[in-house]
This record gives sequence, structure tokens and C-alpha cells, in this order.
Amino acid sequence: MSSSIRPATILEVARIAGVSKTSVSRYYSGERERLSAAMQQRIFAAAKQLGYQPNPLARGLKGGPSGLIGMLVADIRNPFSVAIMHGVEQACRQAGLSLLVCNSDNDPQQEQQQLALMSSWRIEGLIVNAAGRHSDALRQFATNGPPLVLLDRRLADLQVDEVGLDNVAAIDMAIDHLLDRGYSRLLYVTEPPAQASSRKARLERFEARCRDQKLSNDVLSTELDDQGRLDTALEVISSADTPSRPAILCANGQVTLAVFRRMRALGLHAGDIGLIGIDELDWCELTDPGITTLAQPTDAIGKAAIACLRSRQARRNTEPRYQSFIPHLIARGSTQPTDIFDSHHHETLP
Amino acid sequence: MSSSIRPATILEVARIAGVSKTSVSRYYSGERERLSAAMQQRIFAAAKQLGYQPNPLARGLKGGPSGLIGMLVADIRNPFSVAIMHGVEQACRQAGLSLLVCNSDNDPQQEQQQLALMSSWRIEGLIVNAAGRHSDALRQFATNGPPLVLLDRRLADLQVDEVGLDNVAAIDMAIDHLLDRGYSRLLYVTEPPAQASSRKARLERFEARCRDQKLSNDVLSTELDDQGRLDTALEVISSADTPSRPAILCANGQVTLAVFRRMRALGLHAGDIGLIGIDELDWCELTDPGITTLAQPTDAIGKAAIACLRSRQARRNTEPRYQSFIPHLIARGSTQPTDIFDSHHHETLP
DNA sequence: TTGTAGGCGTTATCAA
DNA sequence: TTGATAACGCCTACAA
Repeated sequence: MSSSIRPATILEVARIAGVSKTSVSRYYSGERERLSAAMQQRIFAAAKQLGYQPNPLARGLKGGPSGLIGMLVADIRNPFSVAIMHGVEQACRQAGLSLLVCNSDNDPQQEQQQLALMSSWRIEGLIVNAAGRHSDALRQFATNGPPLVLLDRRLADLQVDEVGLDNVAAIDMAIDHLLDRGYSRLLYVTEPPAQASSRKARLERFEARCRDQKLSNDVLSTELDDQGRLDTALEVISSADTPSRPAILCANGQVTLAVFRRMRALGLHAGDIGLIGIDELDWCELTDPGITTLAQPTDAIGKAAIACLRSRQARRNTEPRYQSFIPHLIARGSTQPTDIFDSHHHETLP
Repeated sequence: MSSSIRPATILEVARIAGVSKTSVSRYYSGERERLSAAMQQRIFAAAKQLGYQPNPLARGLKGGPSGLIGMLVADIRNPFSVAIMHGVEQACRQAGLSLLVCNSDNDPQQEQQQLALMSSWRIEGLIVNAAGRHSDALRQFATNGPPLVLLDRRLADLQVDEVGLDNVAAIDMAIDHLLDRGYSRLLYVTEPPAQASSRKARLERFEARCRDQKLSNDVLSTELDDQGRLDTALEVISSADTPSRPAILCANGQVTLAVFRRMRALGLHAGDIGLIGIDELDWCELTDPGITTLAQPTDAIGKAAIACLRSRQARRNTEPRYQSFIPHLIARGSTQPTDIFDSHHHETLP
């Protein structure tokens, strides 16, 4: 309990307990069983008296487990990343691990720097959420470095564990919901899905479904700050002269935000134009009308990521594991057509 | 550039460069100047060839700066905390520091655990954002531990550096804006401001201003999940039979969210009842009408926190420094009365 | 300007 | 079941 300015060391504990440092070390390294009950008692007492805590730097230096987990994120302000981080942090806390957080600002160069720094800390595992272009350093990491878990499918050619959304199920749920509510002309809005990634998986599923069911559909792949392209697409879909009802499916929360912002600016009413987005956000229920979303079980995903990391050591040189979670549909006004008498007309055919 | 599985050590660099470890150490410890140009060249070359990076664990173990900054947050999902963290992370990255993130879930016990863990990592500084009750461990930390910066005024009796919003200016700006827009009956909604804290500072300023200017005012101090109290207060303020126009001032972003949610549920239209909140959030422009806010310069605050931490060593045993930032008013529809002809009636008196 | 030696706190290897 | 001792990679006197 005493709190001297300098933390106690294993040696001091050993002295007070009247045993060797080796024994104290064993006590704290999971070999407690090998110690006699009497010795355990004395070590416990001495440690408590001194407020002893093992020094993770010394441990890590010696080559043991560092007790550090890294999390690399493209944009720390992205609510999805934050939500995952919450789950990750919880899991770390339970396991006595510490979490090193890095933000790459979507810049491969920064990413490389951060990766180097983290590996110099001898992290035991790394969780990556970054949908953009990746640095070679990450590939290096995947082969040479500590266990890795991806939250998006970005290094698919590289055999890495992944945890995330069941993209097929998510797109299916979204489309089913839209059809069910009477929308039949679909616009899918996504950020550019270059290379493999969850963006690509979602887009592919969307296109496959539309093809199979012969749905009238369109895809807008754009950077979100390109207001012009968004506006154009919105005008096109809102002004078509078909009787079919249009709806927009947003690939993630950022997209939903951008789309809804422009809809408001252009005076388009969600509901008339259906709107559904992947990712639930605080404000989706506060808009008028509320926005229908597919909520990801972010806490579960975060915890699964840590579990995956920790189990990786036991799965050395094994095939990568892909773990996916089913989202949860939250239906709101944005997928509720305003004229009621007609809401299922496209399904009246046998 | 070579990437062996085991990272290079200072000794290997020294051997390849044909110099002693000491020189290499100096090269990486800011004593580069003391080395001859020739030696600098050789070390640089050798280090590059081996892909050498100093091992922070060894550095920290030796007692030197660990290169670690801790950030302790009560709720990692709080957008304000995240915004600050973004600034903090940027500053860390620039300085080559790593960021250890901990979430206490508003639980003093967890906080204590996290604090112990961080201090075992020999963090060079700690940034704390936690408005709730604090553990004694934090007080300990403040006196014995590494430099500390508070983002809320919670340990005011303890002489700790603080960085944050200029609460007086913020409240003044909010009240001035409301008066200017013709609102004269004010309701202040806050979470319980137990003990000293920015919550308390804001509330006090609100009360002082209302007293000085003899403004009709009321205060609701409540936990945000207590829907009943919120609803009651909203009903009271919206149904009063005075001619004066009512407005609500929300003490922070969480409060704004809660209040607006209930207003929508009760069918109250923001604007008729004025609504302004401290903290800007993504969605404030998306609601109908948009919500007027006071945006905090979160990036600047985060960076200032790091700067404060780093300068603390030079300010050993000096008085604490309080650094505060002026917010930025973003006026939107929620403080725009709907009937126009009458919008300044309370100010028509000389 | 450069090098040598010892120690930071821990764990692993060996011996008792 | 215990203990002595040598690393781990680095920095900091001190010496040259």
C-alpha cells in the first residue's frame, strides 16, 4: 500500500519476503502452483505491503509477452471505429492488456510510421481498421509480425484473420426490407471499393442480388466530399418518370451522413425516396423522418477481435479464420413511403 | 531495409558501423551533434541497412523517457472525448509519442486499475477526461505521478494543469445569442455538477448572468436517462402562459442529444422553444431545424494538452496552468423563432 | 570526439 | 521446491 515515489521492484519484494527474486518472478508468471503455500503467503504479503506491480517494460525487454495490443485506425473520428474500439478496450481491460491506439489519417506513410512504432513496442497483436490504400509495411507485418486481425477485407490475398460484418446477410436484409416496403428502384452509394475489402463485398452482393432479381438499380461510387456527383445522382433518382419507387442504400455510416445531408439540402424527403444505411448512429432516430439502419454488433466484433488475436498463438501457421456477424435492422421513417394505399404495388404480381 | 524476424539492436548497428554502442546511442538520443560527420554517416548507413529502431522498452526500463502518453476517459464513445483524442493523437504522432488509451466506464474502481496499469508502463504524462466521481488513485497520481492534464475541472483542490473550454465565455455567448434572438425565459439543463468541474463552472456562470440581468430562469440538473424529469421540465417551459419566449441551454453534447430526443418525442418544435447546446456534433445540422451549437476547438485542446504535458517537466513544482479556449458559435434554426414580426419584443424597451 | 563498464527489472537456465 | 546467475537493449557515468 505504501506509495513511494519509485515503484517497488521484484528484488525488494524478495528481500522483504525473505525469498529469492526467482520465486517472486514465478509467483507472477503463472507458476504460482510450483511454490509452497507458505512462500506464496509471504510473497503476497510483501507485495501488498510494497504495492508491487511487475514492470511490463522489463518483461517485454526480456522477450516475454508485452501485454500490449495495438489498434490502427484510418480515422479515429469515424463512429464505427470508435464503437469497435469500445469493445476492444473492454476486452483488453478484462485481460489485463493495454491498448496502443494509432491513427493513420488514411495516409500510407503515416501508417508505415505507426506500424514501425508499434512493432518497436513489441505489441502482442494488432487490430486494423483502415479501408483505404495500404502501405507495404502492413503486408510485411502480416507475414513477419505479431498476430493481426482485419476489420475490413483489405488484404484478402494475404491470408489474415478477419472479424466483421456478414456483408452478404447485411445487403440481403437491406434489399429485402426495401422491397418489402415497396421500393423497387435501387441506388447503391459507396465510397470507391478499390481492391478487395468489405466495400467490395457489399457492392458485389448488391449487384448480384439486383441481377438475380432483375431489379432496376444503379451504383454511385464516389468520394464523399464530391458534392456534385452526389447531387447529380440524387436528382436523377428523384426525377425519373417511372412509377416504381426509388430507394437509396448507403454502404456505411459515413455515406449515410453524406447522402442525408445532401437530401436535406436539395429538399428531398426521405421516405418518398427510401433511405437505408449500414451502421447505426446516434442521430439516425433524430432526423425527420428517422433513418432506417442496419446496426452492427460493434462490441461483439471488438471482443471477437481480441479473442481472435489471443487464440492466434495456439493456431500458429493455421489457415486464417473469418468471423462474421449478423446486423440488426432498425426500421424507421426513411423507409416508410408516405402514400399508403399503394405501398406494395410491385409485389402484387404472382 | 532488411527485415529479419528479430529486430536489430544497437550493438549490431555499432558492429556494422565499426563504432561503439555508445556512439550509436548518442546518435539516437539527441546528442547527434557531438558526433563527427563521418561517424554520423556510418551509423546512419548501418542503421538503415539493418532497419534499426531503438527499443522503447529498453529505453524506458533504463529510466529514460518511455515515449508513452496515457489518456484516461470515462466513456470512449463520448464524441467530445473522441474529438479531443483526435487532437491528442495528432500531437503524439508528430512528437513520436505513443498513446495508451484507457476507458474507465465511469467506474472509480476501473479507473484505479487503469491508473495502476498505466503507471506501471511509466507513462510520461496522463490526460484525463472524466466528469464523474474520481478514485483516490487519481489524487495519488496527481501528487506522486507523472505530469497530469485535466480536461475538466474535477480536482480543483489539487493544483493540476487544466486545458479546456472557457466556460464563462461559452455561457455568455450562449445567453447573448439567445437574448439577441428574442428568447428571455431560460432553462439550463445539465448533468449533476457534483463537486468542482466544468459542469459546475458553467452552471455557476449561468446563474450569475441570470441574476445580474434579472432573467427569468430555471435549472434542471438530472441524469440523462431520467426521461421523466426531462419531460416534466419540457412541459413546464413549453406551457407557461407568459408572453416571454422560452429557450433551453444544454450544458454539453450529451445533454443536447437527450433534450432534443425528448422534444421530438413530445412534439415540441425547436425554434419555438429556443435550443442551443455546448459541443458541436455531426448531426446538429441534419435535424429539422438544425441545432445551434457552440463548437469547441477540440483539436486545439488536444494539442494543447500534449504541449502542456511536455512543458510540465520544465515547470517542475510550478503553479498549475489553466488554459482555456473560446468556442465558436454556429447559429442554426433551433434559435430562430418562427414568428418574425415579433422577434425582439423584449428588447424594445430602452 | 569516442569508448568501456555497469545497471535498469525481469525471466530463463542451470544447479542445488 | 528453491536459488544464483546471465542475459534482454539501452543509457549514463566515467575514462581516454
